[in-house]
This record gives sequence, C-alpha cells and structure tokens, in this order.
Amino acid sequence: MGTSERKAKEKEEIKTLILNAAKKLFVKKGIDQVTIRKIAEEIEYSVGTVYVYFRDKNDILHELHTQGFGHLGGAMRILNNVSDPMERLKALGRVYLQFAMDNPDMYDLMFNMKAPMDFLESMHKEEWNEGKATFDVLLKNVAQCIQKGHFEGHQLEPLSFVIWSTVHGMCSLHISQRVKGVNLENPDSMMGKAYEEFVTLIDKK
Amino acid sequence: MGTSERKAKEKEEIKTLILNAAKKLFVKKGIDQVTIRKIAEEIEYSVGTVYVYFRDKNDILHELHTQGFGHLGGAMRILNNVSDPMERLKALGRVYLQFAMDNPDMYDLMFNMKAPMDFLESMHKEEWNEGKATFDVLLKNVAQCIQKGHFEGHQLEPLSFVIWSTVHGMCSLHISQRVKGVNLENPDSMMGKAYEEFVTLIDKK
DNA sequence: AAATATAAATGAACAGTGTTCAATAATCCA
DNA sequence: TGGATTATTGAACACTGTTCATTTATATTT
Repeated sequence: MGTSERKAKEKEEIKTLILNAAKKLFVKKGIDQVTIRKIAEEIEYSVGTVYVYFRDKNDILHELHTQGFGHLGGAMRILNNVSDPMERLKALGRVYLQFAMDNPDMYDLMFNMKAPMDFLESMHKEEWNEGKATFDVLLKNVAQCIQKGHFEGHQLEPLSFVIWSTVHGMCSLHISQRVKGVNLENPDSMMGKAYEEFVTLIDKK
Repeated sequence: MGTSERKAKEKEEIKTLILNAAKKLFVKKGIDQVTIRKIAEEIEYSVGTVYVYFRDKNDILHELHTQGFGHLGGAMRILNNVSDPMERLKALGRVYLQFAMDNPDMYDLMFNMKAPMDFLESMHKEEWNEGKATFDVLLKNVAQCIQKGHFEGHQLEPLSFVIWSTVHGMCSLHISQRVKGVNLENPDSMMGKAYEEFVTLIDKK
C-alpha cells in the first residue's frame, strides 16, 4: 500500500520542519530562545503538534546535537589526506578548536549541556554514539602516533582522553567566558598561543 | 547612632540566612531545585523579601560561586608547604580534580554556568576576581617551575592556561557525563589514570 | 457517494519558573 | 502617642515544558 509510505514520508517532512525551525532559532537567537512555542509559531503549527513528532524538548535538542556531530565529523574527515599521524593529530585539534569557536552554542550543546545525555538516559540508551565515534577518530589517530614511535611510556586510552580534555577545556573555558574573566594579557590571541603550547608539549620526545 | 549599625547587622544576617538556604537546597537537591520560592519557603519569608536582599537569582548564585572559590582556595593553600614547585604543581592539579569530583554541582557553577558571569556583567564589573586569584596561584607556580628549569621553550601565560584547560577539561567532561558516554575501558579509574598521563607529559624534559 | 474508522492537529489547562510592586505591617524617632 | 521610615508581603505578570480531551482531516469500507 502506497498510502502508508507517503504518510511516513510526510511525517519525516514535518519532523525536519520542526528541526529546521529549532535550528534556525538556535543559531540566530541562542539556546534560550529555542522554546516549543517559538518553534510551533515558526512552522505555523500548534504547540501540541510538536509533541506528536518529538517526545519532549530533550529529543529535539538531542537531534540538533547529532546534527552538530555531523558537521564536526565532516570537518574532521577532511584531514584524512594528511598522511603523517602526528601532523594529522595536531590539525585535528585545530579543526576541533575552530569548530567550537565558530559554533559556541552548538559546541555547548554537544559537549556540555545535559539535554542530549538526559534524552539518551530517558530512552534507556547508555550508548553515546556521536561522542564515541568522534573520540574513536582521536583514539585511532593517537594509536598511529604511538605506532610511529611517539608518546613513549604512555597508555593509549588515558592519553587520548587527556588530549581531548585539553582541547575541550580550552573550548569550554572560552565559551563559558572564563578566559575573558581571568583577564589574560592578550585574550584574542590566547587560544592560538595556548594551542601552540599544547603542540610543543606533545611534540617532546 | 547604634541603631543603624544593628540594622546593618540584621540585614547581613538575613542575607546569610538566604544564602544558607540556597546552599542547602543546592547541595542537597541540585541546582534545579534552587528556586526563589523554595528559598523563601525554607527561611519562612515571602518571595518578595528575597528580592530585597538580592537583586536577582544570578546575584545569589554568584555569591554561592564565591563561596565555592573560598573552599577551593583553602584546599589549594594547604599545598604551600610543598617546597618543590613541580611537585606542588602536580599536587595542585590533584586537589583541583578532587574538588570537582567531590562537588560537581559547585564546580559547574564556578566554571561552567552563565549565572555568575552574567551577574558580573550586569554589575558592569568585567573583573572575575575569584577566577583571577585562582589562576594566579597556578601562574605563580608555573613561573617557579620555569625558574627551576622546567618547561623550556614555553611561554608562561599560555602554558598555564593549557594546564588549567587540561585539568578543567577532564573535570568538565566528567561532570557533563561525556566520559561515561564514550564508554571507556575502565571508567572508574580513568580520571586518575588520565591525570597520570598528564603528569608524564609535563614531566618530559 | 455516504458512512465509518483511523489519524492528525489543536489549544486550553496545569504546574512550574523569575520578577515586580502597590499595599500592608512593623519599627523607629521626635 | 503620632508621623515618618523601613521591612515584608503576596498577588499578578509573562514566561516555561507538558498533557489530553476535543475537533478536524484523511483514509477505508460499505
């Protein structure tokens, strides 16, 4: 029967409609302005309709967070053509940093906010596939570095986590306005300079 | 006139009363349960009274955040008896990490949440004294390490920021449930192991 | 084509949030 | 004691996420 097929497609279309409206509000006005009522108004549907297609707000935010990982993943994939693993690792960090600086709200949603993780828990899924996949790229990259003789005396998993933590920490402190708050000498160039320090650190034999 | 003095003291007492109630709710039930109405109920005053003593909720959360820095500062000060700056630096990180693990909500308020920084901005204070003072402890410590010949080829400020970022990043990812999410081999011992990796990293000549 | 069954959309209602402010109560001082 | 000052109140406002009986629209069957 072709009717149910068409219906399923229409359902997907409205889901996309809602998500696009949510994303539009998110990008243009920030996370605070992403409310169910504003989304409904944007797509010219009623509030109740939103709840027909999404179980709750966390569901919507989780979907947006997944979209964010899509973009970050795409930016990271470009670095596949960098053959030297150590160079690729350094470039990976730069891409990650740039993504966070360019999309602070999205980064916050992906790596800080409770909503996406709360949604997973409410679905009884303890697997955070987006995060796992992204971390896996880093993990495999570090593994190749170790194979080439770098990071002697280090353990793969904890080391990868520390590297992630370092770059994430920089992004997080920047986005939460804490970098600005400590009044460093040169706030604008600080992120770049700091990343250079990080590179120097991991380059040591 | 002694009456106005007493009045000023009484005002301070009620401010403390409100803050203690806020902290009680914060520690016991988490940040979501810190509402003006719950605070008012706790101290058996009306909602309006809270707004006589605090300009808004951000004001209260900023005060709590300052208390948190008091505790963290106290824990850090204990390490003054460690003479070797490099050893002190490593211990500093451990104290910082422990504080975050023991008081995740408070850490979140101090280093992640918008409320305290929004309050500063609303008061037209661009100085984040609590953060500056804490970062200064790290900065001075790293300076001593450099003086002793460590961290050759590094710049003091960016390096200190990277060190802060690394430990903060670990705390942040842990608190936001992202560490749990990536499903590492040994989630419980990960934080400790990762910090060991960090120590190994900064110990390299 | 009409009647029935299914699915989709609605929006008022509920319980909660931070914040304000005219009205009330309490205190102080002359 | 009476007037001025200060403290306290709580209803009201504009929001928030979420639910659900009711209505509208579509699809299927007679």
